[in-house]
Amino acid sequence: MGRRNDHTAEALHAMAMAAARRLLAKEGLSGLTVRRIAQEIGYSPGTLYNHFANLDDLVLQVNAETLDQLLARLRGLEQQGSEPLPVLRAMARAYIAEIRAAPQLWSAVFEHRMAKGSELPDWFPGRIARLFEPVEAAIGPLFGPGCEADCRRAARVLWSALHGITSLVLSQKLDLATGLSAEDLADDLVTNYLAGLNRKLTNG
Amino acid sequence: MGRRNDHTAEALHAMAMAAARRLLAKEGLSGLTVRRIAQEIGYSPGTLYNHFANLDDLVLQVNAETLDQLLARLRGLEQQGSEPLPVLRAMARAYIAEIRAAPQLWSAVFEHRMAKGSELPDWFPGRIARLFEPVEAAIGPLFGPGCEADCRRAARVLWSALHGITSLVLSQKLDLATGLSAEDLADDLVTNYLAGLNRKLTNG
DNA sequence: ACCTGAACACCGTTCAAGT
DNA sequence: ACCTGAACACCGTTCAAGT
Repeated sequence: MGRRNDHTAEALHAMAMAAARRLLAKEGLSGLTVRRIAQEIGYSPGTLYNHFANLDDLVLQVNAETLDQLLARLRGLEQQGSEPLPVLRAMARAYIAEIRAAPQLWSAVFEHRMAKGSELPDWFPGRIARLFEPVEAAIGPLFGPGCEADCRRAARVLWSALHGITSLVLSQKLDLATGLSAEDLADDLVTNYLAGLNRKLTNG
Repeated sequence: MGRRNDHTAEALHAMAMAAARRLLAKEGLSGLTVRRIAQEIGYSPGTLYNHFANLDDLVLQVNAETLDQLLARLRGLEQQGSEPLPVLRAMARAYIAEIRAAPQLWSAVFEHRMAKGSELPDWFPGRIARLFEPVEAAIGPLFGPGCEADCRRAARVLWSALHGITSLVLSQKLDLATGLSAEDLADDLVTNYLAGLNRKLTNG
């Protein structure tokens, strides 16, 4: 048939991303296929390969947007106060709130793996790493000068730990005995981990 | 064609599980297919449906074995001492060691999701929940009588948090800046979380 | 330069037909 | 009672052919 020129490359890219996000939200990662995205935007499957490297590429771009939305929210909280504990608690709450607002999109972030032969592209780990920046900034006041390495580690421990809680709650693999919510567990984690850091810093 | 009777039902079940574990270890979850398992054990694909509900069922049974192996190791550590901190540190190390020994099997535990329409079967969450028991036993001494709910929560927070660290390290989504290992992060988590619990219990 | 649609090499699952 | 192999309804990806 040949080119149609109904849409610019940018418009087609955006349409595909929007359709993918819509399918993902409704059907989950296993319901997101090249053929269905193509159908939704009124193009043939092959066309998507003119605009994305492959399905993994498309999913990663959608996931990056999901991560970026949380990042924006965390950056907003970063400036709010200088007390680490309430700021970090708020960041944990924001993370959980984002997940509750779009559980299927976040499941996709957690569940997606590259197809058999391929590696995660270079640009993606950086998008995740950005999330540590606000956390590091918020936890910073607990550490004195010259303790940057400790601060970096603490931010990574705390955020990874929080990720563990949210991902188990999300996948319902955590038996939430009598009235425990993700928020309760996250509060407990942040509170006690920070208390532990404080104690160590005070004693040492 | 008809029945062959080359193997008993039990033998065939075991052969399929072994083949699945072997394929999983070598190729990962995306390389594990009904057709390949069938080929490996010298039966037709349809035969596997006489012995397993479907591929999800088979994967879950393999995953349960992976979980059970860690459980056995944790139970061994449980009896070793009564000081919570060293026991819990050892448990965290054991978890990481199991993952390092069989990263593809553990990836399968973390990555597997049920096919579109189906729910996780009843028996599976219980297999995960068992892992909390040794953790709860180890952390117990920190809590006084009447604080069982706090102890339960702490065990779940700590283990979920540890899971977050190991799963991010495993999927290489954690940028391990200059020489941070999963062991380092886990030690930091356990140490500071327990210190925080202690402080709260001491102060309150 | 871009799009189509058929083709290729796969999937999980089902089931009539055989023994 | 159990196994086979073809069939069904899908996949992601490629690419010659068209405009």
